[in-house]
Amino acid sequence: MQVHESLREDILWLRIEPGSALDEVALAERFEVSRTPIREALLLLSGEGLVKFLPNRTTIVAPMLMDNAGDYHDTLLILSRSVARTAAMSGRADGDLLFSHIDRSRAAVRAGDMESILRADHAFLRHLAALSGNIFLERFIDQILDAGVRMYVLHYFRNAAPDELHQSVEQMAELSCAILDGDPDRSDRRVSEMIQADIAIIMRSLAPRVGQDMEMTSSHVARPHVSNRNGFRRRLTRSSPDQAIEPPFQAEG
Amino acid sequence: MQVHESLREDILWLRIEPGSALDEVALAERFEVSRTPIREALLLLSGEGLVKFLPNRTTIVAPMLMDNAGDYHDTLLILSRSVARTAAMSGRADGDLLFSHIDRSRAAVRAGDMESILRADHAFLRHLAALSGNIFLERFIDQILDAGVRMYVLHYFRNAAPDELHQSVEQMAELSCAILDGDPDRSDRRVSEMIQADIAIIMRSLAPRVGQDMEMTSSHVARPHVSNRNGFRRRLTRSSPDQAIEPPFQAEG
DNA sequence: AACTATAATTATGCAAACATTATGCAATCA
DNA sequence: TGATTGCATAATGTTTGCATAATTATAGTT
Repeated sequence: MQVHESLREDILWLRIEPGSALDEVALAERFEVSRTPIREALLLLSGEGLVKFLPNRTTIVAPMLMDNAGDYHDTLLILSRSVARTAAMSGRADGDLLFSHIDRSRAAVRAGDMESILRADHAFLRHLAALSGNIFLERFIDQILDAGVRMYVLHYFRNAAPDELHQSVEQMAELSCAILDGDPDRSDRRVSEMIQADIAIIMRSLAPRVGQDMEMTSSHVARPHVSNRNGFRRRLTRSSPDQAIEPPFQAEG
Repeated sequence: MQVHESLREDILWLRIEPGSALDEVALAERFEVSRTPIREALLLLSGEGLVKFLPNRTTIVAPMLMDNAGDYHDTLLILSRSVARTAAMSGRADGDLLFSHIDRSRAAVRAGDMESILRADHAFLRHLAALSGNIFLERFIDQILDAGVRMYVLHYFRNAAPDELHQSVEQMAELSCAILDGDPDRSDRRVSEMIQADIAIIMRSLAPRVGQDMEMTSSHVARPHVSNRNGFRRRLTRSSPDQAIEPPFQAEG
């Protein structure tokens, strides 16, 4: 479905702010269809955890929960290791295909195109999942990668040095060799290194660099009351018990 | 949503035959609502992989693919081990809660109520996932358990001896002890044993006991042509390249 | 001036009607 | 007699409209 894919991309790549309301009539006008196909897309997205229906009120883009960064990496690591091991044992790996992925990744790094880098990385992992032939691993890898896109857009690319990006590609290449050799243990180690290098970058971004030891009273963290339509959205995200992050849309735009 | 949950239960517990068509107007009459809420439920179910939309034709209950039994167990094992380890390390385990699950399971086994046994098993694993505190593991455990319900209904309960069911409960208890002790390695071993015992039962059911060495010509496997509405459904499931199983509905009903 | 209550507006949830597509049957032609 | 084409029927996909619930604005009161 057209609307579904389009909205999904908008949400994943942070073209729509997490926590913001998705007005059905506005979307209907934008996509030039009636409200029904819009609702269908929103239903699908809610199943993927990308939007959240507030009954009889509105639908919001699911807040990005930075509390879950650790969960995300734990789970991505487990799934990736399983996929790498299974792909290595499958004997179905095709060197040309694997290295075409790496070429794409290398080109993206050279061009410095962050979106392409992430897309290439994900395409590579999805390819490994397909090689594994395990439909559940495929499905879960799909889901976890999608869940991480927004975090990576915000925290990876702002903190990854060019060296680290190049190194990541070389790790991909080494992993590919291990898989082509049919060596599950080496594949396991390689993919672990690869993922853990990414984790280190994200964690460096999440760790606060300013304000750790800064003395502070409640007045320092109080915010001016934002009224009207923005006030509505703020309340929705802030009321969450999790640490819902606010991407710096206002600050930048 | 009422319709969604109800349909989901019907599909999972094989009250609706895999591969059968879901007529929207018939469902609308059954649930005494219009087609719109029916379609919403079907959309949600398609996101969960339980139904499949055939564009401009109909919606069918997703065929159960027995080819995936191996994938299922591989993935369940990985996820369960991760969950058990994390739950053990969390230190949040509550003995009373854990053993209330085990009591429920034991009661279900004593009563010989197969549906209750499976529900209790799943509730136990979901509880461990909640203990792990990892929202991704929770989500994936949910999904994989749902995906396996139909297979277990068909293949586990028909082939599990009472002894094996009792033993499964004791394994649950040992796992619970390991988790309460905060021992991730022992929890890992215990949950692996538990899952692998289940696998053995399923595999025993899937392995053919008759017909391995039976001499056969093509006429022995030809089936009478089933015309009209049943013929339609047959084609849908049989055309799948996977081994779509046909639960013995006709044979029993 | 601030707070409360009521009214109006806006958006969602559902239903019914319309349009489009595919299937099945029948009729005609080879 | 068999196959192909056209029509009818049935089910899906979409639109439109209405009813309900929630939020906001306004007016009145303290």
